[in-house]
Amino acid sequence: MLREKPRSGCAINAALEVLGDPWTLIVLRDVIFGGRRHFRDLQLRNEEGIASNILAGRLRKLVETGLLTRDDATRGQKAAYTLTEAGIQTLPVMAALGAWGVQHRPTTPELAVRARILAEGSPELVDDLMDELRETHLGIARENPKSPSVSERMRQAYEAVRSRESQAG
Amino acid sequence: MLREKPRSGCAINAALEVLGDPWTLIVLRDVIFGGRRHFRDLQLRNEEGIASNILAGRLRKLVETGLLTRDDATRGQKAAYTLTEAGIQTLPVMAALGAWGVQHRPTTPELAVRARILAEGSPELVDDLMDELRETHLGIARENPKSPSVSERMRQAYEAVRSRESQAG
DNA sequence: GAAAGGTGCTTGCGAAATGCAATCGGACGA
DNA sequence: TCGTCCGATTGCATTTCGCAAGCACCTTTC
Repeated sequence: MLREKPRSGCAINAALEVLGDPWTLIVLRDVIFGGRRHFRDLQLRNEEGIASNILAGRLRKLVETGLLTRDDATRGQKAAYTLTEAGIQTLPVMAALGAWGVQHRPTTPELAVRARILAEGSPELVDDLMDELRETHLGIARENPKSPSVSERMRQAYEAVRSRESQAG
Repeated sequence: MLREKPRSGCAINAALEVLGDPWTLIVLRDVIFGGRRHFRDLQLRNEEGIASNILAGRLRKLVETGLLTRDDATRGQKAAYTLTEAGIQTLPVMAALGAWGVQHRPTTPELAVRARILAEGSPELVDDLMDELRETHLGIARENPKSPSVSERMRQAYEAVRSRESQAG
């Protein structure tokens, strides 16, 4: 799944060797924005319909490359995946991808609203969300917790678009 | 190569369906940072050793999705690829990926220097480089051309690291 | 004006990854 | 102890990757 030797020493290539496939960032997105930390949750609630073997492979790769950790639970137990600092720091990549996607590809309003919030509020908003993730996943308390939190603002914006859509449609 | 229907309406997914594979962003990187606009140039000078069929497929896909245009030259003639506005706007994604790669993956100093310059000078520097690309590829003159240009600064930084390296042995 | 070399690709083929459905062994609750 | 949930694994058909070779067309050279 992951090459032993990098194709080159370029930083962009180095990032792509870990993140550059059609599924890795999707899984990471669900952990970061969806707050999902269990296998079943990541599979069944995934928008794109990821297959279980693909998900299993990606989770293994993400743990290998140090973007996630997995608490050691034996087979059959509820295992939780946790973001590492390296995983949290993929957030600017997500924000940039989302901003590009909203502008240049077709998207649905409900799902695009998060990307728009991140793109318009960046970069302070991205930093705030990273701090939130550090608190949730790494147990590092925030210095200046803001209210409402970024994730709460995103959830509210998502609901607002949904209700507006359902009235219109 | 490209799906007809998106897997979902999510902006991040939409971006990944175009950019989320191991080669597309590598090709785009060589066009943006390497200034390469011809097939042979993109193939033979590529750091990662891209195969010609892979390159041909990616160039076709990039034209289809509107990130590049190709001047209509028949087979055997020198065809040039040109960035579109959508292609130019992948630069923030590149910068974010490069910044992550430098911090979290092994890289060589010569090739990482570009990513470091972009990460430290962002976001004004990224905007300047996008304006340079608009001038080179779209023929849109810059309002306030700075000297030295961003690409020139990058080239100089690359050379500086190289000579430092060769002295050190 | 024929030969040599450069242009952007295409083809063939073995290896690997993807995508889908079914299944599995352990833990847990009743 | 039975049924259900858990995180996966297995089998298999299809697609993509990655490498080497070749191809059609153009330009340059002598």
